[in-house]
Order: sequence, then structure tokens, then C-alpha cells
Amino acid sequence: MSKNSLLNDLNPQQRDAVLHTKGPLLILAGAGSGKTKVITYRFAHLASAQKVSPASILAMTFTNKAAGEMRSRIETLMNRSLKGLWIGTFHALSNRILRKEIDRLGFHRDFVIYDDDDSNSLVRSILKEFKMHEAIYKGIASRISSMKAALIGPNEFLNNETSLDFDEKFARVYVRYQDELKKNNALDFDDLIMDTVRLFEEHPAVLKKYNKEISHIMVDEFQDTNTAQYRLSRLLAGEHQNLCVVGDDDQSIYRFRGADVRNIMSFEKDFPSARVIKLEQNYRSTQVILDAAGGVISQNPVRKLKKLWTEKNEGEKLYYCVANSENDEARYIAKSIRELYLKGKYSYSDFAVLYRMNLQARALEEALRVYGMPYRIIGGISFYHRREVKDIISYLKVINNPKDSVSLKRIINCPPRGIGDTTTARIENEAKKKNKSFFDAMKSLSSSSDSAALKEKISDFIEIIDELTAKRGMAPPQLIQLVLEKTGYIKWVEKERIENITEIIRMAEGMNLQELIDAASLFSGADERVDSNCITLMTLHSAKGLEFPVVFIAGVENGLLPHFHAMQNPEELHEERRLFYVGITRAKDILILSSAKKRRLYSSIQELEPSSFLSEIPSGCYFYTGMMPIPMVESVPRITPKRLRTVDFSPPSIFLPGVRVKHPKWGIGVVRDSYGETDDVKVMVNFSTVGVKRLSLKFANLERL
DNA sequence: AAACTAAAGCTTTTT
DNA sequence: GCTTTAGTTT
Repeated sequence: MSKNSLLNDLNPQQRDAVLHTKGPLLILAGAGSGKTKVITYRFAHLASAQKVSPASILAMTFTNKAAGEMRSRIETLMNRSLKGLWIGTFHALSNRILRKEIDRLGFHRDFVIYDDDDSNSLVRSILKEFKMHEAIYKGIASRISSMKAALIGPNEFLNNETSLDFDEKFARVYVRYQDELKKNNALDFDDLIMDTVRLFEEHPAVLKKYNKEISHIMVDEFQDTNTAQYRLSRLLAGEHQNLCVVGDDDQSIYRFRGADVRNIMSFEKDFPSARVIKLEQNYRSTQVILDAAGGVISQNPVRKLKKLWTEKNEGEKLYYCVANSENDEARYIAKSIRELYLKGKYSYSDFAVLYRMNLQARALEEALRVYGMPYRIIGGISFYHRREVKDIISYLKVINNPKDSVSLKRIINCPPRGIGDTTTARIENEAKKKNKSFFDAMKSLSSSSDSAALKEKISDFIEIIDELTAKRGMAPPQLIQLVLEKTGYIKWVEKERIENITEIIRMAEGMNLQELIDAASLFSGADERVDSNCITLMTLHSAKGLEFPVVFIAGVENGLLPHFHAMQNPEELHEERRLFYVGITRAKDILILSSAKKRRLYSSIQELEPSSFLSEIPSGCYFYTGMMPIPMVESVPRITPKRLRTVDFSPPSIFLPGVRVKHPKWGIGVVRDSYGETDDVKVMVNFSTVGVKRLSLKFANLERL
């Protein structure tokens, strides 16, 4: 891409930011203002126009996903591969430096990294040894984590011994924890940052080396940096001070894990020569949504003023609905999604339902399932992650492929058949020794083992699996039934979980084994499938950085949003407001807020009042619509996944109710009904442009979407 | 190794 | 109130 066309793509402020290449730069990037675009273009500009080697530009973010996205967008822009450059997460880049230099800190270069589970169990074992209450290990671990985030190592903590709130017991654990890490040649996540800072501060020559190698620094999501990460960025910027930080103080929502908005506030103090550029043009939302967002966030007293604007039109007003209970709220949301979906303009993946707490997902999930609409839950435990569902799927996976040892190990003692940790370890051993799969190791042990009891237990299990494997050609619903009976699972599993199993059987109808397994795997959370056409359910926190045409925010109540725990402390209340702001600014076209009068929370049913944040939305921005803001149209045939997949009812057409279609003249619509003989199928289609039309398939020239 | 009992915790989350 | 998990018993 030529230099000019690169710059022509940008608005004046974005261009300023890209062209400012020398010295400290603070980019205050409002929501939806093209922040990533600026970073990637700035990288490309530095490299092409400024002749800076891509190898001397360092770009840091928080998540692997964000880093990967940044990298691939720059690669596309520059049309070249950027492998091995300084683009990555704080942790990954620190790790890279430490792998080379850590011997100066007395560690070996092949140190191991402890994840949260590892550090938790280390803390636990220390507490046990100290005869302290073990159950608080999580609290201690997170306290250690925030100490390190603030660059207070055990030594610094001990130096503070005279302070009044010095916690001697905690200090002992902290010191010991750090000693143990060293003994194990291990670093936890926070150490990766803290020790890199320590390395640079204690060994100026090392820092100098990196300062020479890296001439430009860019930090994304700067409002989420903690003290250690900010210090690291400053150290890396060295004397050249070519430090560009990008962030939005209004979207700082990770205080609880050490993020410090003050970093963004004090950047100008720390770098008096810093240029500050505000990106205020929003490319995402309608004016009404921006007005609502602006009204809310303006109530926060300490912030960098930004006034978002858009060239888009006013747009549709917000809706706000009060339901009686969380279940009513969920039904209302499901119903609204169906109405909007059936109008044909939006596909399922255009919808997101956001909430403050993961537990809210339950009611929503239930309602969506009843309405037969596909959804995915980010973060929480979704249907396919339920224990019993995973168990059954694991059986199917083993039947389909006995080499799948992960699934095999999951079900080997489920229901219990006397094969516990000891036996499993033994099979594992055998498998390693003979270089066999887990299943083959079981087979050979069952014939050669010295223990008769062990032999019998294992061969019984093998027999069940073999028997089931022989029947793998069966239709999945019957196959699942067979699994449930032959394994005794149905007798063993708790009653309330059976409901979910019936649900898998129901969903399995009309699919073959491979399809079912794939469907279940596709839903397995973390690896996000963009192409899966699903409604997205997630917390407000996980929604940061994303956008959806239609956004619901559920549970807009005092106690949930703002959360109980945050209502006392003004700082935390402000963060809750920012969280709401983040939620509002995710929406492109339509934003629907809802709350429930009563809600089951933990032990009891709570009566909650609408969030006080609601009154901060300018009253002209939304409809208060009581119970049912979106009028119900005539009753619609219930679209269940089963019905969508079943082929055995006439007409044998792919244009079944719920299917989205495209008509050459009327555009996109949704099939509401289909009937008639094979050679003369009639369909009723609801088009977003012209409403419901009755068409003959033979002539209509419909395209399935 | 499994079944039982007791007890804690329960906001948000990435590395 | 319910789920998860740790510890104890059989």
C-alpha cells in the first residue's frame, strides 16, 4: 500500500497519531474510534515511511488474541510476515527477555512458569506447613499477586515492617512463597513482569542493550496496565522516549486485578513533553447510543474529557424493560431476539446479551433453549460444558475413536467401576513404556497383568466399550440410550442432570455421530468460532473490545450494576459506571436494557430497584416500556433445533421455518412457514423490506443464507 | 477407592 | 440456597 493511500484512510486525528513518531504520545481513544487501526497503521507508517526496522518496534497488549489480531492486521497492511518481532503480550515479551537474561537474577534460563493453579497450590502447601488456615489460600494468592503488580516484592514488603498495617503472617507466607519459587526455578505470571523490571533496574547495561535494539514502543489498552507494566513500558522507552500509549480511561474496568487508571492520568506528568491526541469520532454506534453513553460516563468526576460523535444517524431509541423475575427478564430477551431475528435483518450472531455476573447466564440460557435459539456462553459454563453432557459426549468420542485418551480417562471411572487414580496411573505407565495408546495399554494389561482384580475391572470396562463400538452405526439418540443403559450411567447420575441428557438426545436427532461430536466440540467455549451463528452471552467485562448490532444488557439493577460490593466505595462505583458505559458502547444499532424486580441471588430472593445509572441516560434517549416493549406479532411456530434439522417431514425442503433467505428483489427475509407438495412448495417469508410474502419455491428464486 | 460429611464461599479475569 | 471441594470414614 502506498504511503498516501495509507494516510487517506484515516481521519485527521488518526492521521496525527500515525504521523507523530518522535517522543511520548498519549492517544485517548474513545470507544469505537478505530484504535487498533491507528496502532496498525502507525506501525506500518513507522516501518515504511520512517524507515524504522519492524524489528525495532515493540507493541504490547494484554491478551494473546489481541496481540494476534494486531500482528495479522499489520501483516495484511504491510503484506509481509512479521514472525519473531516484538509484538505480543506483556507476559510473552517479558518472558522472551527473561529467557535470555534471567541468570543475572539467579534463576536458570529454563525456568518454568507457574500458572494460577500452580501458585494456588504452592500457597496452600505453605499455609499447611505454617499451620495456618488453608482455606484462605485464594485470598493470599491474590494478595501476593497485587503486591507484585505494584512492584512490592517480599523485600520491599519487609522494609515496610514498621508500618501500622504490616501483616506479619502474610509477610512470612509471601517470603516463603517467593523462596519456594526460586527453589523450583519457577516464576509466576506476575514475576514475569516484576522480574523484568528488576532486571532492567538492577542491570542498566542490559536495559541499554534493549533500548538500543528497540526504538519505538506502543502499548495498547493502556488504561488496564498495572504499576509494574507501566514501569516496564517506561524502562523500555529509555532515553528516546518514543513511547506511544493507547487507551481510554472511561473503559478502565480491571481495577480488581491491579489495573491502575492513574497511569493514564499521570502519563502527561511523567512525560511533560507528551503529545495528547483524542480520537473522538465513533464509527460504531448510532447517535442515540452515544448520547446515552455520554450521559452516563459524564457522571464520573475524574476523567479525560472526550466527546464522542458520529456521522451515523440518530438511530433507534433504547428500550428499557422491567420484568418481574430474572426468568421473566430472560424470556423477554429471548422473545425480543426472536422478534428481531424474524424480521430478517439480523442473524443470531448479531445479538449479544451482556450481564454483570456469570450466574445471570443461567436464566438466559434456559430461556434461549426453550425458544430453540442457538447461543454460546463466553466465560461461564455452557450447556456443553455441563459435566453430564461432557460425560456422554466423551463416551461417544471414545466409541468413535478409541484412541482419544483424554475422553477415555474422563469416563473410565464414571460411573464408578473401581478404577481410581492408582489404576489409571498404572495404565498410563504401561502406555508410556510400550508407547501405546491408553486404550491399547488397558487391553494389554487386562491380559497380562498379575492382579486378577485389576484384570477383571479393566476387561469389564473394555467389554462395554467394545460392545458399544460395535453399534456405532446406530442413530445417535438410540446410541446414547444404549450408552446410558450399558454403562449404568443413567442409574448413577443425579436426577436433575438427566434433563440435560434428554436434551442431548433431542438435539442428536437427525445427526450422525460425527456431526453430533463436532457440534458439541464447536461449542466448547474458549476457541471462538466466528462462523458459528450464535447469540453471544457474556459478562460486561468480556465484552470489552467487541461490538454487536443488537446488544442487551440484563440486570440493570442497584446491587448488580452497580454491584453490591462497589456501592460503598466511590472509586469502585465509578468503575461500575464505566462497566455500564462499556456495555452501552458495544451496541451498533439497537440497545435494550432490562432489569428484574425480584431476583434469586445466592441464598435468597432479592428485591432490587432499577439501577441509579439509568437516570443518567438522557430521558430523550430511551423508551421506558414497562413489561413488553416490543409488541408480540402473531404466534410463531416454535423453532427448535430439532425442527431445523429434521428431514423427515414434508416438504423435504431446505426452506424450513426459521431459515434465512435472500430474494432477488426483496432482499433478506426469514421463512415463517412452508407447505405443499414436493413439486409445488409454497413458503411464507417475512422480509425486512416488505413484510410477509407468500411465494412458490419453483418461481421465487430464493437463495438460502 | 468411594461414599459420606462438613464447610466455605459467592463479582468481574488474563497471563 | 446451592454448588463445589476438602477431609474423613468405611
